[in-house]
Amino acid sequence: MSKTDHLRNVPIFTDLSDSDLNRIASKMVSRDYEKGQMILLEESTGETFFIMTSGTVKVTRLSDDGREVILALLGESDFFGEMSLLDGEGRSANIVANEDAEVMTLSRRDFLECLETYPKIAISLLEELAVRLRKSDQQIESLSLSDSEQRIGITLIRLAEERGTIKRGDVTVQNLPYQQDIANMAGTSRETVSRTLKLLEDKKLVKRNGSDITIFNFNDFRQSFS
Amino acid sequence: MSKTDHLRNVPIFTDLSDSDLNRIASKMVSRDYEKGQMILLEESTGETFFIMTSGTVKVTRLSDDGREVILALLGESDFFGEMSLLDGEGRSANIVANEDAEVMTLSRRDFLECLETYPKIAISLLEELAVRLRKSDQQIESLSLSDSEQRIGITLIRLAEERGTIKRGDVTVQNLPYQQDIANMAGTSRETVSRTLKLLEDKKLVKRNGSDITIFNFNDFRQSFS
DNA sequence: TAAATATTGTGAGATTCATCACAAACATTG
DNA sequence: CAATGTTTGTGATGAATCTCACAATATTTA
Repeated sequence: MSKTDHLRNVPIFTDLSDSDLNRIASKMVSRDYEKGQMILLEESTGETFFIMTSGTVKVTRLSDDGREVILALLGESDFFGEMSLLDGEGRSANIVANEDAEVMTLSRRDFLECLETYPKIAISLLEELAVRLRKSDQQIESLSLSDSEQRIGITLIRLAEERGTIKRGDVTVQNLPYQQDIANMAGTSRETVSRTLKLLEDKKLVKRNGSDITIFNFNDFRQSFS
Repeated sequence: MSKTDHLRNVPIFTDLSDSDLNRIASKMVSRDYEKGQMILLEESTGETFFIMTSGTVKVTRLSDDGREVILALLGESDFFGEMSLLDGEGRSANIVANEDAEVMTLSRRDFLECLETYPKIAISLLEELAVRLRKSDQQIESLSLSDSEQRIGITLIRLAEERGTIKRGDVTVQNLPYQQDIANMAGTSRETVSRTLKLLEDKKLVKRNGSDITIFNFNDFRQSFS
């Protein structure tokens, strides 16, 4: 797939014409990362905008003693790095390749020029940030008010919505993240994830099969955990 | 103070000329709210953009059983309502007047027209949302990793940064919110806030005086709770 | 395939905190 | 200034869940 084709799949660029897409694509540079490699380090100032073309990365924050919170998992056509380009602050998060990943990059200057030249991109980006902020608010609520079972349920829903496949009302997520990563997304411990997944299975709400999980009656499931 | 003067103080409008400000101000309508009054209700679709001219409001989410999470306290020159104008989703939060409050409003149509007409507003708004997203991420981290003392400390820091006055390295916040509200900001219980404030005072990190609180050596304080 | 490594499962004890139940202090109002 | 309502303080208790320790699987590597 060409750079231009990749761009077309990115929500904030969908409104643009082919020639505009080509112009932007010509300024982008591809980069590859191996599993586990750090793509962006907390505290460094942001100079680059990234669009993913393949693989997955995780967006994390680390505490002094090394515990990690996963803020998001990103995959093909997701983007990152725009935050510190926008507000000039240092990075607020680390980005690590979760599996081998390929990205396209745009320099700070070219990115900001894009925003000025194509107001539609700015508005699409506003929408995207609004969506993210909304998700963050939901997560803050859930961390504040819910017990660990709820939080893990909500985390499964997030995963299902991003990477699940539907079949007769059931949603299957293949290649569920490690329990430690789920714990870091849900703000709980690895052991609690293990016990809770078993519990959900006992309740016949989900079925596990190796590293895959199927959520039965996804709409009901979502309902009961919202 | 005239509407135009108010607008000038709002970060996203600072780049505009006086005549542009006047044009926008002429489309805005003032509204007053009494303490405790609901300004925006969750689930309703957003049709209005709000800029505060006086008073304070709290942005909250409520669980079914009535427990509340405070996502933000807003004061003069802060704005809200833009989220659902941007992504078209229903409101994600409730807004309640915390004390008598005065706002200016702009209709959905006029707001979106502003964004198209003045790309600078869109870019400023992007910066603002980036800042908020960063704060949300910090809060998610703190809810995930910190114990209640830390979370309450961090909440005090947020309050101090927004409404505190500095004097020789110490920061005083007058009119601290009720302990119940602090609890709802920090994701803990009212009783724990009471006990923890006492603890911080015993440790000589803060001094309380009625509804005021002084944080000694604010920079050290912030350091030790980040 | 055996060995080594990584991931998951599970019991038991320790710990943090929410909750309940009042008492005390403070503020508001007739 | 009673008296009524609000907010804060504090002990006791129990539930949720983190942590530690190790066993059981699964996966990768030699």
